[in-house]
Amino acid sequence: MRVAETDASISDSEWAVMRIVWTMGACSSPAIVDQLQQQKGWRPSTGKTLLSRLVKKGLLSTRPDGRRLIYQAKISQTDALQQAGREFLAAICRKQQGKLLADMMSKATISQSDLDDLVALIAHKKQTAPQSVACNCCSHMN
Amino acid sequence: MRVAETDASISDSEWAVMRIVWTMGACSSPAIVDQLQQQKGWRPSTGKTLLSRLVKKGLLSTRPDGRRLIYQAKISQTDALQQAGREFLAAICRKQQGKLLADMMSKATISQSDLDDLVALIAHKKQTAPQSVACNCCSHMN
DNA sequence: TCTTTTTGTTTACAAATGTAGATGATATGA
DNA sequence: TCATATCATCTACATTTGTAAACAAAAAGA
Repeated sequence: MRVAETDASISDSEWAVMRIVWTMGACSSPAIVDQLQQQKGWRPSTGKTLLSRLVKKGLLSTRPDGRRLIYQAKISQTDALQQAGREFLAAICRKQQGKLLADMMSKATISQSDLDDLVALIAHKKQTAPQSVACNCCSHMN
Repeated sequence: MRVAETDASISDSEWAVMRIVWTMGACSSPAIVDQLQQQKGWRPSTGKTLLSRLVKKGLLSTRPDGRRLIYQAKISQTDALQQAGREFLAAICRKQQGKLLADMMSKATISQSDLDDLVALIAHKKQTAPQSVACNCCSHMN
């Protein structure tokens, strides 16, 4: 995914690092490296490399704490997720979006309250939803 | 995204090609190259390279038609999309999935009938949905 | 103080990706 | 039949990504 403000893209491995920082909040590199070791089996060097790249890309900021560095996310998880979600949708056929979202929803674990929100959202969308959605994959084809 | 049967991953550029093939069905390379030229501004060579890579990855098959090649998708769009959607969800915090799907739905254009399906799906999910969903980003953290 | 241990910074390096030119074979129109 | 346009295949090449070792500075324990 590509991040607006910074215009840097987040690779899959980097995303794993961001998740940890988002969850743990400001935290030291050893803590992050540890998590990566456990979750992904990555050597410490690997974690450090990813952290550096994310700093260079402007997605993480650092602040020294004695000899070590404290990392912090410069973009909120919500913003990043929404951008990623929109990019994902933008890359696929518009006609397929509805069914795809249905499949994703069926696979996702969603809380009661989030489901309630979804119901309200859908009810609202229904008011202006089109009868059918056309494929937008090819130019001048129909 | 990574495709099960073939175990090859589809890059962003390649995905653009697949979309065209899925939409146009079996079609000649010039036709595809043309679309890519229009949609993406890619030189013919670029389109051809992508086509070759997709064939090598086992995502497209070819059949000769005179001097040219007819390309055809070896994986259905639906399967590919569902896999991509699941991978996408797998890469993000479980706790955020509900809200993210809501954001995506709010941005997507969805037909009346797909919305109806969504309503039914949600109603069904509500019966077993948890009160809350925990973050699954870090090991032994709570 | 001297040796380990930590931790940040450099360098490494293969594979994947984005993007495309060069070449060679083959139709095709003149 | 000869020049020309078409394709398919090969080669190219910079960047990004995944994964990590090497090195250096500094702190901590002996």
